[in-house]
Amino acid sequence: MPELPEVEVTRRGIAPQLVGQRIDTAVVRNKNLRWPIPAHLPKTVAGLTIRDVNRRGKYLLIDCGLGFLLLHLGMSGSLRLLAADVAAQKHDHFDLILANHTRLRLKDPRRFGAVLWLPGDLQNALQHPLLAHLGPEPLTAAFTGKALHDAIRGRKVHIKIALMNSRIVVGVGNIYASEALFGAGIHPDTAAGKIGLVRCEKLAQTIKTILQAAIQAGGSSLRDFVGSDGNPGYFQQNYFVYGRGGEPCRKCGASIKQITQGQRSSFYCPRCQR
DNA sequence: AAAAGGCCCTGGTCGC
DNA sequence: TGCGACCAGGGCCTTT
Repeated sequence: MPELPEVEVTRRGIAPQLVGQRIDTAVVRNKNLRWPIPAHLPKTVAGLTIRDVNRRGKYLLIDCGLGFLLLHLGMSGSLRLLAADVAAQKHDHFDLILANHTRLRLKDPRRFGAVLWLPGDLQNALQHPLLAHLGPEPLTAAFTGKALHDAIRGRKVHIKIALMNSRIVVGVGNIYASEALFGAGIHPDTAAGKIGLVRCEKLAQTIKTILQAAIQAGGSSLRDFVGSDGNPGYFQQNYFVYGRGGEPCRKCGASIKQITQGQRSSFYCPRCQR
């Protein structure tokens, strides 16, 4: 699954090749992603020059001067830069055609991703409904234990669920939520509001460390993520708990437990996490 | 307001 | 070999 690290790795991969390039047009082969790709998009982007490639949470924002091309990879999306003559394959739903005879191609088998146009400057774009209510970026100074503590004050929701709530903090998906809670020694079904400031500090720090490490590693898991250079953008990480139900804890040897929270799998060590 | 559940979608896996 | 059931999961939406 593209989680924040994969999106950031993708951003870093494509940005140097995109910035400064002029857009010829765009090709929409299948507009039926999470939301329809706007019909006006090919004409809207034609002739614009890419200024920058930004990221907000798991959204990529390609700065085209007059507006932003918003891309989301959903859970199976990947972006690649290709020569103009590379034939589209199944699930290659969208191409951004550059004047230098290359194209940015979105492949997304499950079509949970998105391609939208956000007009105006960055201030404007960030007011879009999809972005306006997002919580802090975990890798910035804005995300602190105190900020996390404040955000979950009084909440009875399980902390695992809370970590995956983008209004509380962006970019923490199912894998890293489990991993971070293991790192912080917190049981995933702890009521979020019951976690004290000290443990929140530890949790926030753990999230930063884990995400940063995953970015360094070049992304993380999942079989259908492909990096911008066409090579697998991940390598099998040695997760502490994720996907390891029934296997021994790497720290204490206890059997890793798997439970369902919010219709999603959570993994934890019953001895290390309280 | 918060919490819980539904839903979108395809590919891989498993049991029969 | 074929086929149906089931699972994975981001995140918005609806219901409670």
